[in-house]
This record gives sequence, structure tokens and C-alpha cells, in this order.
Amino acid sequence: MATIYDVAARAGVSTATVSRWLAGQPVRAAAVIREAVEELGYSPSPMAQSLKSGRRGAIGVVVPDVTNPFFAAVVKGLEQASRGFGYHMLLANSDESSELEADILAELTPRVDGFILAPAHEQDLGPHALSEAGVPAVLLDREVSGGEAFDVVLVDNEGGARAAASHLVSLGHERIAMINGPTDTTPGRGRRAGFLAGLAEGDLALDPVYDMTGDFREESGRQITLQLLALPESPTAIFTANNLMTVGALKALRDMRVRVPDDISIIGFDDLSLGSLLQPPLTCIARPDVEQGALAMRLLLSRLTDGILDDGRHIVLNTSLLVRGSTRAPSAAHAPEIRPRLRARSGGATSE
Amino acid sequence: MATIYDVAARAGVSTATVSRWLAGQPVRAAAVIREAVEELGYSPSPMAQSLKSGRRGAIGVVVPDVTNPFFAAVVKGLEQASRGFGYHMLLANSDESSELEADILAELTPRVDGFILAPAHEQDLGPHALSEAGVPAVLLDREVSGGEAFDVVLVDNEGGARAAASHLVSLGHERIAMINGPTDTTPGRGRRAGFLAGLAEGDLALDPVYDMTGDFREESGRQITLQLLALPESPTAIFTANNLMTVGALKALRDMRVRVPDDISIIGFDDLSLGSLLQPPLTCIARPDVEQGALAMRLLLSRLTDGILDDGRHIVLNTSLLVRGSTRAPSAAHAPEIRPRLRARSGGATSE
DNA sequence: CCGTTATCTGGTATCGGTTTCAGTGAGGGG
DNA sequence: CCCCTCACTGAAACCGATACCAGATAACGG
Repeated sequence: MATIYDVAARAGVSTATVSRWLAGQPVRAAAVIREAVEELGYSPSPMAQSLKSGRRGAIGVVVPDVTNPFFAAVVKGLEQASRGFGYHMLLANSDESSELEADILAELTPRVDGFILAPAHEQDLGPHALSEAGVPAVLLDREVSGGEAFDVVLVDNEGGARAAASHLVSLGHERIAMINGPTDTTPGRGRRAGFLAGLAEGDLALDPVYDMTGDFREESGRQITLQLLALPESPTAIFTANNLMTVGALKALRDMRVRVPDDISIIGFDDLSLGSLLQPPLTCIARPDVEQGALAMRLLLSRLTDGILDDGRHIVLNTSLLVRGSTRAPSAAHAPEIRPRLRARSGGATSE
Repeated sequence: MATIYDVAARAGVSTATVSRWLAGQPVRAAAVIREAVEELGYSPSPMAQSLKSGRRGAIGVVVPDVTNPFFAAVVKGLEQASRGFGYHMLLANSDESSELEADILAELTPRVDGFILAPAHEQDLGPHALSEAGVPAVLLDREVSGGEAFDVVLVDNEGGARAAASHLVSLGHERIAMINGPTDTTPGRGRRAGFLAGLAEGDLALDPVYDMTGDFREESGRQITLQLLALPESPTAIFTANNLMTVGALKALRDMRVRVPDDISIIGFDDLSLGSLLQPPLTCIARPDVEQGALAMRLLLSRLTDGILDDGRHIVLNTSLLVRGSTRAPSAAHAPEIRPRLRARSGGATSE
């Protein structure tokens, strides 16, 4: 708890000189000051420094839920990339709620130099309040409408979802369901668009009955899957738009004793930590999560330290299709005899 | 960026009066001040407040790795419990390194009012430096030697590991291996003790050949499992001392095409997020992770807000044995004909 | 040895609040 | 109508650092 005054007194110099020594400037009494600092165990008060300098030395990290392994990985990437830059991470979960997110942003804004933010919804106004307040923010995994001024680090949602669709189509599936997230989120919108495009390339359309929207959480994936299974003509393949909903879907399939991939194929966006251990191992669209975090942090740091002020930079990371065991051609019982043109619903037993 | 001076000037009062109004004290010019505050969009600078008051409004959270689902859940619990108390979370990963942890603590100490800390090792000196500095800390999941003065929130490592051992013993296993974490960590020590006790209750001892120590990370679980499988007499059951090493073990078993539980049984400390989805579903020792975090935070908050100064409080949470499908009686080929007394190694084919 | 310049120094204002202390005014009682 | 009390007010000190500015040393050339 020693202050710069204690050091100055002990060294017999003024606080100004001590301050200069601390800043690395040449000082005659360097030896005496060093001694005093060491004996007192002095270290400058970050609060006082912040007050004077305006630099807060912290970065706000707002994600929907750290418990989601994707965001946990992102946070890890953020920390790795920020190490050595003298910034700390103020972490908060928005719980997918725009209101909570706005509260958090308001509370954190005066305490941080910048934000890494995964907005709950594209209509969020929070980020705009930030840019008005002059606090730089990098949007992570999700954009915000009218937010062209922000740096964004995205993943190729369209491409990934298209690849998922193509994969299913190429296997011969026609009764394909999508369990998507809210379409007022970037991933929800992009994955939907990509998936539809992928189907279209195979001359398929998404049957409205198979076009489901959840909330990116496990329970919704489970519920929707149960609904799909209860359909008179249940799908032969499901695309789940994120990791948590994939888990929910898998649990529903297990509970209903639907065999994967015999009865139904499933492909998820995002790999699961145990994806390769599942029986069958999960076919999925994987993406670089830690890197995505690291990249976002680097963008923010460049703005913070180099004072970059140009327009929002867009970075889109590539996904990769990991074909494992949870997808295969539909079983004979489900396969349509003649391939219809648009709606692929030529009858056949419902699964189980 | 309006300051209290702007507000005072606009309202025609002194900053002292504005400050009093902000603190909720009765003030004659309340109406004018409120108006000025609203028009200017004023909110007090937390930095200036911290400098004056000494209250920093933040809590340091230091865990080995947020990517570990257990710690992610803990962090969630921490946040839930802290909501509404006006504290923010400064998160940092120590990466299981005492040195990094010490650095982090030193850097964070002047910025926080208290710590939630999962120390990398029991010999860590970091926590003691904290108590000297007068910064309260709650140890999470791991104790520290000579740290009786700290609040600690543990899980019943002994009881959980004993239950795991008992379970394996009751199934008839005798060639039982343990993949433990470092014994200079609380979980490592406790789980070892409990596991040995559980074996002893079944008149078994842990064969040194089966007594393995990893580092609580996935790769070590994998490597050690491979070693165990390469043994002339490989074990019929494995106890893995945490979630990550369980994953590693499962991957090794999969890669070596060892069937679970036919060829080998496996029981892990900690459930896996997909534990119930694995084939077979994982038998494990589960524990309340979010609650453990919430509890730790409540302890810290009580110290912070009520100014409690009594000695360290110990809280030990109960585990529960979840018997699922990854354990069963050893197959005939592996079962000893006559049950020996201490070392259970009566020959039999190695697994696979 | 002196004048000039280049370094280094301390006093002080400042960042944006809170708190003390000595008033100032209003209200009540006599 | 005066005095006393009580509630509220503003000036100024303070939290711990940094930065400007003028003044003091030292270094240097002549």
C-alpha cells in the first residue's frame, strides 16, 4: 500500500522524479529510487493511473454463455492473444438476452477500453451506444444490423451450412430437416441461407414442416427433434445449426431409440468436444474457435494500441466438413422410389 | 463523458451537493440535479470513485482453464451468485502453472477486492501473498498448504473416489488402475486417498503398475491409458480422476479398439457434458459444479460486504455416483479363478 | 574560466470523484 | 421579534498518480 509519496520521501526526491523513473526516463537518483521502491514493495496504483491517463487497462468480453464450449474456446483464444499487452478481461454472460446485454454494456463501458462482444440479436442497440461513447468493439461470431463500422470476426456460416446440405444431398437424402437458431442472429440467418442454397443446388427445397427454429440451446434442440420424430413423415436427416442444439437432438434421438445413422442422419454445425467419441462419431461442420477469439482480440488490440480508426474490418473464417459416422445414405425403407422434383416426400415408413 | 463538475455547474450547486444527491442523501436541489444529470447523461466515473474509496468493484477469478467444462460451469455459478452485488469478474487462466498464476495474482491484486482462486498446486505461495496484502480469497476446488485462513469450497474427493473404487470392487474387478492427477493438488491427493481407501475396503491394494499420475489434461489421460493397455497384464477397470483425463482415456480406448465395458470398465471423476450420450454412457462421479462456483462467490461476497474476518470456512460438497453403462463385471477371460488376497493378478489374457 | 545548451529537477495543476468542516439559511419556541 | 437548533450547503482537502513549466545542474565548446 505504499504510494509514490512514500517512495519519494524515502528516496529524498519529488514524486515527479519517481514517476519519471517509473516511466523509464533517465533520472539521476535512479539507484536510490530503485532501492526505495524495493524496500517499500511499491507498485503504482492502477486506479490512480487510470484516472489520470484515461486508459483503463481492461477489455470487456460479453458472450451469451461461457458454458457453451465454443465460447469457452473463444475466451481462451482471447486471453492468449491479449497476453503481454497489459489488458485484463472483464467477462460477463448475456444469457442470450438483449436486455441483460445492454445492462452489462452500460455497466462495463466506463471500466474498459474496448469490447469483444457476441451480440444476442442483430437488432441489439447496445453496440451502437458503444460506438457513440467512443468505445471500440469487435463483434464476435455475430453481426449487428447497421453495424458496418464495427470490426467483425465471423465464420463462413453460409459456406458451412451449404456444405452440410450438399453432404446430405449427395448421400441421397431428400427429407431433410433443419433445426436452426433465431434468424435475427447472424449465424441463424447465414446458416439458413447457406443450407437453403445447398439444398437448392441439389434441386431440393426445405419443406416448411422440416423448417424449425430453436434458440441455440440444448433444450430447444431436444424439443424440436421430438416434434420432427412425431411427424407423419419424419425426416431422414437433420441439420442442427449449433453445438448445443446438436446435443439436444442427439439426446432426443437416444431417448426415442432412433438409431443414427441407420434410421436418421445427423450433421451439426460446430464440432462437439466429444464429437469423435460418440457412437457413431458426429459428422459436423467444424471451425477454428480458439483462433476466432484470438483474431478478434488482435483486431481490438490493433485499434487500441495503433489507434486505427478506419472502417469496420470483416474477417470470415473457413469451416471444414468433418465426415464421420452420423450420416449415411437413407435406408431403403425411407428412400423414395422415384426422385420427385421439389418436395421429396414420396412416402415410406416413419422412423422407428 | 460528463463529469460531476458539469452537472454541478448546470444545476447551479456545488459538486459536494451533487455527490450527496448521488449518494441518496436529502438535498434541496434534488429536482434540478436530477434534471441536469439526465440531460447530460452523466454517470460517475468508476475509476475516480475507486481511487477515492478504495473499493475496486471487481473480483479476480483465476482458474487453470476455462475450456475445462467444469471450470466453465464454475464461472457461470460465480457470475450468477455475484449478479446484483455490483462486482465484475476479471477472468484469467493459469494454465495449471504456478508461475503464471503468481504473475496473474500480482497483476490483478491492486485491481480487485477479492479473489476466487483454483490454485495450480498446493505449494503455491500466491494465496499467501494475497492474505498478506489483505485481499480476501476463496479457494475453489483446491486447497493450499498452510492455507487454513482461507475459505475453501471443495468437493468430497475422498468420498467420491471411494465410491468409485467400491463400485468397481463390487463388480468384481481386481486389476484396477487409477489415472490420477498430480498429488500436490487437493483433488489429486484426496481422490487418491479415497480410491485407496475404497480398494482397501474390498481387501484390495493398488498395484504400483496400475498407479499412474497424469496432469489432469486430456493428453496425459490418453498416453497413460495407452501405457496401461500395453502392460502384459492390463487392468480390467480404470478410474480416471477428472473429466479431461477421462476423455483422453476414452479416446485411447477407442483408438486401440478396446471395447467398453466388455474388455475394460471405466469410471471417471466428473461427469462429461455428453457423458450420457456416449456409447456406452459413462459411469462417473458427478458433482454440483455451478453450485460450487455460486457457493464460493457467496462466501467471498459475505466477506466483502459484511466484513467478516473469522477464520477460513470449509465447505465440502457431496458427490454422487452415476452408474451408467461404462462399467460392468470383468469378463470371464479376465476374471481370476481364485480371488487372491492382496495383489489381484492371477493371469488371464490381456485385453483385446 | 565563462557562456550556452542539454538534462534533469521540483512545484503544482489535474484526472473525477468523496468527505470534512465551517458556515448559511430556515424553522420553531419563547 | 429574537435566539437557538437543525438541516442543508459550499469551499477545500484528499485519493495516487502524471505532465507541464519553470528553474537548477551538468556538460560542453571556446
